[in-house]
Amino acid sequence: MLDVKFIRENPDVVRQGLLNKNAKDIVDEIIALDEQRRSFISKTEELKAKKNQVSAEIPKLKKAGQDTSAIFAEMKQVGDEISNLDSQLKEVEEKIDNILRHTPNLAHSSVPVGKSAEENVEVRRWLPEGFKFENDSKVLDHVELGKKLGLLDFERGTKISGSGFPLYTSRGATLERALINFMLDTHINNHGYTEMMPPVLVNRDSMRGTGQIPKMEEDMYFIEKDGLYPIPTAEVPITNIHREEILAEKDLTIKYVGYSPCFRREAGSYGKESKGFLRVHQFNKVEMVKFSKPENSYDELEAMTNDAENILKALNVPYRILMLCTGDLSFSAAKCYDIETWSPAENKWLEASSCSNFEAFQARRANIRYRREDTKKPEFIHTLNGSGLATSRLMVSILENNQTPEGKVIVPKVLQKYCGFEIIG
RNA sequence: GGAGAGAUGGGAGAGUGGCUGAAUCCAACGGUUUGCUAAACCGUCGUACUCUGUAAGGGGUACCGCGAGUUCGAAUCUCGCUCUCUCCGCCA
Repeated sequence: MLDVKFIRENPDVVRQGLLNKNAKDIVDEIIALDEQRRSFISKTEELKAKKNQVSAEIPKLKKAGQDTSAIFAEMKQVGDEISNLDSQLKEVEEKIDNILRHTPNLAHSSVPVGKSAEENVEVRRWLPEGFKFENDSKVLDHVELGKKLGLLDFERGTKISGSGFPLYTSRGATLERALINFMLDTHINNHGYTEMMPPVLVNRDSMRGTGQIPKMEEDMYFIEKDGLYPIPTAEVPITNIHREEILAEKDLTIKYVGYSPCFRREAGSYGKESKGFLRVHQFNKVEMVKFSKPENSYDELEAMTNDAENILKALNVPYRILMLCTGDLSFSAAKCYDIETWSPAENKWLEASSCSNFEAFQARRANIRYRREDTKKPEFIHTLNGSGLATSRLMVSILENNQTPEGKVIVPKVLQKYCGFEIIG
């Protein structure tokens, strides 16, 4: 959520920022509503001050045996006026809140301005030694490989739940579990994260806190009977760990990592992009979440992106880093790097991770603050998160990039001790 | 699922209609004292919004789980909701 005071004081910055993000200009509307709001506040508070003052006099008058009926009548009227003003105030505040909840975050100044994904900027790429984009032998895609080697059974997954619910079988399941454990261990032991295993069903307040609601509500599963949402990412429960809290400056930066299954309805998306693992309703992801002081958050974003990259380097998976342009940035993000891994069968890059700095956008919604040691004042914290990484897309790259001409798959070295086997097939 | 009890500041815990933004204790922070530690003593010690001031600051309002109601006046009374705890049942 954007800060009303910031909008009031920097209308042109916000206007341009919203334009860059392909969002509706709400500046004038907010400023007008905010003026109304403050005028109601000063009127109502004036009356309340009067009411409190008179109320304090009443016991004294009563004690002195004076008649208070005239005062009672007057105060009754004041009370009515107050509740009238209060309800008007509430109405205005709800309007403001509603607009701001639907208004995206502004991009950081280092983000390239652009309309759509075509204007994202490739920052760097990393390719394993001897890697070639062209392949001499025929490359099987992950669906064919998974079927041939008995690792994945999309048909039975569909029977059990519906399309987009993959079933991992035998060594496919083991490989998946190995991958999750390897990523968690790396982040815990090499990158300094603390592991969290959060609930995967969360309440509405949590979904609101990280910004999935109200904007993305249609993409979420919802269990009506209990008012709970299956999480679309562990970002939601892990960021909400500190909702409504004031953290100590000395504890920052807080770095959490957690594995969870992720559930997405992906309403309205089917066709070519939905083959196999490319778009599924349930997938596994290891997520990194940081709570940072504002002045450090962009360094933390770089570090977090590197943490995700280290996983891919260790797995010997070719990848590239994109800096998203303003128009392609998600609702809550101020800056975001996408990490894409190479799929030789699809002959294209696939998004496997997204590392974002939300600055104070989520913190303001979720009311997550920290107390500065010098000023002692609470201030909104900056939140960041990044996939470290999503296994489904990663599995595509691992299977396809490590296949032998005979159609076997060599397990990446770092996963071998987790798997207990070195080659599949 | 059934029965009961409860929700007050960082924690414990008073407070049953005006003198309570909230006693007291603990923790924390600053200071005095001290060879060091401890103790003792003094002080500070919620958050948000708003007005005012260049600022330091000052004024006002709201908040005792959440929401509504009664009243001139609500932490205190009434209703609804949420959550927590205890007991019973069921259960991985």
